[in-house]
Amino acid sequence: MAKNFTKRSENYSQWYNELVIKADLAENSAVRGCMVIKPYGYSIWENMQHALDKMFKDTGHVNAYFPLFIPKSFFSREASHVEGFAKECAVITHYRLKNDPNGKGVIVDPDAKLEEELIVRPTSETIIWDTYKNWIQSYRDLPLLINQWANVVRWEMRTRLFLRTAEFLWQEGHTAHANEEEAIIEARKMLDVYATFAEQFMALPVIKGIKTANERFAGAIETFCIEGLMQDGKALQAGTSHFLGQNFAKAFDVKFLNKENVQEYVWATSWGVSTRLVGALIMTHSDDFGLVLPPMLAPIQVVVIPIFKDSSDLEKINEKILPIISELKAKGISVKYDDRDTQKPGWKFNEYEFKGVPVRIAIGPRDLENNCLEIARRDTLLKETISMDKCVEHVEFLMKDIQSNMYQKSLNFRESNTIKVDTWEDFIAQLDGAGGFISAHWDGTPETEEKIKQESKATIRCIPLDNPEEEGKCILTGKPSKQRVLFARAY
RNA sequence: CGGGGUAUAGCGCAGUCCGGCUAGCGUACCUGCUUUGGGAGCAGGGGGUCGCAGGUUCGAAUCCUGCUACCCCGACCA
Repeated sequence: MAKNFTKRSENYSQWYNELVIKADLAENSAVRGCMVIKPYGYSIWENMQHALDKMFKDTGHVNAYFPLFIPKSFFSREASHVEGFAKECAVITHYRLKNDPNGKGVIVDPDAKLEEELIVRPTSETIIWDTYKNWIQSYRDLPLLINQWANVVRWEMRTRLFLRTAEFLWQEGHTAHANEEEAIIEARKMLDVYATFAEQFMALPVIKGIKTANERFAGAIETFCIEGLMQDGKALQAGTSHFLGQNFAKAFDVKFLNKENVQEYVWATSWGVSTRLVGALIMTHSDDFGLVLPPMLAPIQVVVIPIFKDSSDLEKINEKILPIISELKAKGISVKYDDRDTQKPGWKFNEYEFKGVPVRIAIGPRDLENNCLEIARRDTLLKETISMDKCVEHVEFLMKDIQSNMYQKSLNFRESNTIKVDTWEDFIAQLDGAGGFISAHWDGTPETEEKIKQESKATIRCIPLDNPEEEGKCILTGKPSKQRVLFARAY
């Protein structure tokens, strides 16, 4: 089995980091807080993109692209928005370098100062709404349903591969609607898209909910989110969808003439998921032997490893295995045939194991004699020998079975790590112990929420949708509460 | 921005306290032979201005001064 991994139980962060690097997904770059996404890691992101993009299009959205740079003044138009992002913006002040007159290298040319600084977008609401102003005149122009695939920059103090990098890749949807109800439906619809994606593709069960005022997106009226639970008992916000009301429309003066010939401000939403999902995928399923990827997103779904001593052995294997590989590919399964003679079989087994390839097929002289193959599945690490003519059928079965097994396993984990707590002592004990989602009463005030955060480092992850009403007492203040909310320590 | 640490081969590290011959180890890399069903063995080989700048000294990876970068713990966050 693979060696040199830190065990999850010993140091979760270190385990995660080693995993990302050893599985060849990404590495820290020379630029502070940024990462280089390597081809294998990028393939996972591409698979996510394809699936999401299709879902966006199926719900009537189209893609567009807006500038990376945003004039500083745009930010001052929506007060709470600037407050939310001001502390983490990269600012462009100059547009030219020149040779250092006193010696080596280059310096910023002081004569090339920009009249107005540009902000490298931390999110695109401002520039998009400034643009939408010109696109929207009539109710006939609505709804406007646009998505953008882009990179954004947030100058975070502390960064982690995939989970929090200074630059990250994401998609951001920005929609404009003629009325409030339609916008809220849109925000909810996209939340459902995200939840479906997480569950069906990532095999990651998520809780759909509403953020409290403290945790709400800067400039939003309501923030919906999906929250996942990682194996160390910490929560991860996997996606958000915001109902923006008319805040941005008013700030950027985006009005339309309705059917009654009356000017109205449009109603808006925005929603996004990022490369953080790759981090979520890794943390949700991986084990001490490496990555475990769900078949729906794995760049390589099946790896085939021939076991041979010389080229005549390989030829005999090829004769049997190449038709099977063609058949698998014809079924739309992504297969890698690793017939390199530069690495030994054991080396390859380990390699693909920590890269998380869902299914591994090994075939050698022994199998040729018996007309069979060895098939190993990554999720359970079980191996079985099956006859060659059953191979394709069995692989097809495994693709579905591994996917659903991974989902079920994560769901069981979340359910056994979600508990109701009614006292402050139990609350703290649970957080310091196994962690997980804690369902508890809260008096509903931002002050109490803040105090709980200060004293326990736990935040309200969300108020789950369809949350049942229940009389109770706030775990901190003892004041009356009408419902439980979901607490956790989070990434 | 506060507190702590690190900087020596692609990666991971020892050596620094107490200055001294040609700067070492693991791994990775290259060559050859033997190997190949869970990270092979042996032999040989290449790769370093010891973070940068100055100082002390016959002599500095090691001591002194200044700088820079990165990491960890907090505050901030998807």
